[in-house]
Amino acid sequence: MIFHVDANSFYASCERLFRPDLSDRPIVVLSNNDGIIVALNAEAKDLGFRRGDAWFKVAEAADRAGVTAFSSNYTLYADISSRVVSVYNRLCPDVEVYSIDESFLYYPDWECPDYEGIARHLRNTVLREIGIPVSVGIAPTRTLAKIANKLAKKGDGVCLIDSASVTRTLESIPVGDVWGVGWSKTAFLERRGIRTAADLRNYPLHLAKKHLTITGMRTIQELNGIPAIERQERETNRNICSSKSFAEPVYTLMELEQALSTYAHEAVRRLRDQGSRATFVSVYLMTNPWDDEGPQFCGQLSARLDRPTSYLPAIQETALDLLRRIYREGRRYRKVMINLLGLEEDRDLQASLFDDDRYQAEPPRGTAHPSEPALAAPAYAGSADADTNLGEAGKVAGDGPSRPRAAISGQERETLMACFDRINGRYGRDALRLGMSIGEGRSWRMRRRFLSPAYTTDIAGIPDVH
DNA sequence: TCTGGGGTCCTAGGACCC
DNA sequence: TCTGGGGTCCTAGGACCC
Repeated sequence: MIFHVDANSFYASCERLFRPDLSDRPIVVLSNNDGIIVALNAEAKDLGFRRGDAWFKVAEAADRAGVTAFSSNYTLYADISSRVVSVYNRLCPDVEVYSIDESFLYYPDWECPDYEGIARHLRNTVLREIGIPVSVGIAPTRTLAKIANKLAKKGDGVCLIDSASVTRTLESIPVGDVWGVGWSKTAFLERRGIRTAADLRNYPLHLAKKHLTITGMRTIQELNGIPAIERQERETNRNICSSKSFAEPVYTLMELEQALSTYAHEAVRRLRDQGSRATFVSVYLMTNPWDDEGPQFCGQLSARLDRPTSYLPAIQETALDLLRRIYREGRRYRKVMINLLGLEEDRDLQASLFDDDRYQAEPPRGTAHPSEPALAAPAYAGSADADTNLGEAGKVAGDGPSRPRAAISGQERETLMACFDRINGRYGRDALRLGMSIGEGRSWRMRRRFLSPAYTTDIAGIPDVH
C-alpha cells in the first residue's frame, strides 16, 4: 500500500514554526525577487489570495487584510524538510522523497491492516516532533494516493481509497486535478466530455496511447489500481541550472559576467554535492518579455567541455566565453542562466584518450581532438527580435575559452577543488569564490525584503528564548 | 518599479547506418 | 527496370510537476 504524505502549506508552516504570534494568521511566501506568491496558508486562501498572484499587484490588499508576507527562505525549508523525512524513515522502511514537501511511503500489503491508524500515528508524530502538519493519502497506486491526499486535506488529514470506494471517489475529482493531467490534456479531454477522474479511468487505453502519449496511458492504469509509474530511484539530477531574474534591468556585460559567475559558483557547488561532472555548459541570456521598452532578446549557446569536469574555473570560463558571444549591447537584460548538462557520476568517469597529465601542461590544440564535435548552437532568436542573428556566433570550439590554460594537472585540479569545498563547507558556501563573482554593481542582486532568519542553520539566527 | 526557479520525461523529426 | 526496410542516436520543444 502506498502512502502519499504531503505537508500542508509547507513554506508557510515553516515560517510559522518560529512565529507563534502568527498562528491562525494569514501568511504568504513570495518567490525570488518577491515577484509572485508561491505558497500561502488556508487563512490567506480564504481571503482570496492565490498562488501565482503578482506581489506588486496584491501587496496593498494583503497589507490591508493583515497578511504577513515572507521572502522565500529555502535554507530554512530544506532543513525542516530533512527533519520531517527523518521521521518518515523511522516509521517506514521504504521512503521515496518526491519533493521538498512530499514523500511516498511504501508499506507491505498486510492481511487485515489498519493503514489509517498507521497514518494517524505518522501524522501525530510529525506534528509533535517537528511542528509541521501533514496529510496522508492511502491507495494502491501513487496517482490514487495523490488524489486521496487531496481529499485528506479537506477532511481530517487521512484518507484511504480502496476498491470499494474508488468509483464514488473519482466521480468527485475534476480531471484536471489528476496527477499528470495538466492544462493541455485537460482541454483535450473536456472537449471529449471527459470531466472527472472517473471518466478518465474508463477512457480506452489504445486511444489514450494515441492522444495522451504513454504518460497519459500510465495515468489511466494507475486510476484503475495498476501501478504503472516508476519510482524515481536516482538520487542525482541529470541537469543542473541556476538562474535568477534581476531586481532591475542590467545593461553591461560586466554586470552580467558577475551574475553568471555567481550562478556558475552555485551550479558547480550543487554539481559537486551530488558527486557529478558536467559534459556541456549552456548559457541563456534574455530580456524581460513584459517589458515594452527596447527590443526583446533571447539567446542561447552551448559548448562541450574538454572532458566531464566539476572544476569551477573551467566551467566558469567556458560559461563567460559563451556569454560574451551572446551579448549584444543596448538591451535591458532581465535574466541570465547557466545550465550544466550531460552529467556523469564520478565513478562512471571515462578517461579520455588524451587525458594524461603529460599532455596537460602543454594541452594539445588544433589537431588533437578531431573527433570532438563542436556543438552547433541552434541559437534561436527569441520572441520579437529577428535581428539577433546568432548564426555567426553559433559555433563554439570544443576546446573552451581561448585564453591559454594554466599548466595544472587533473590531479591538481581535484585537490584544489577539494580544498575549495572544505573551506566553503566550514565557513559558509560563499566564503571562497572566484574573483569574477565578486563585484559591486549588484543591480542584479535578488530582492528579498521579507526574509526570515536562518533559524536552524546559522548560529546568528537561533531564536532567543525568554 | 514590479509577473519565480528548478526539475523530469516524452515525442517528432533529422541524420545517419547497413 | 528498380527508389526498401529496419534500425540507432541526438536534439529541440512540449507538457508536466512542485
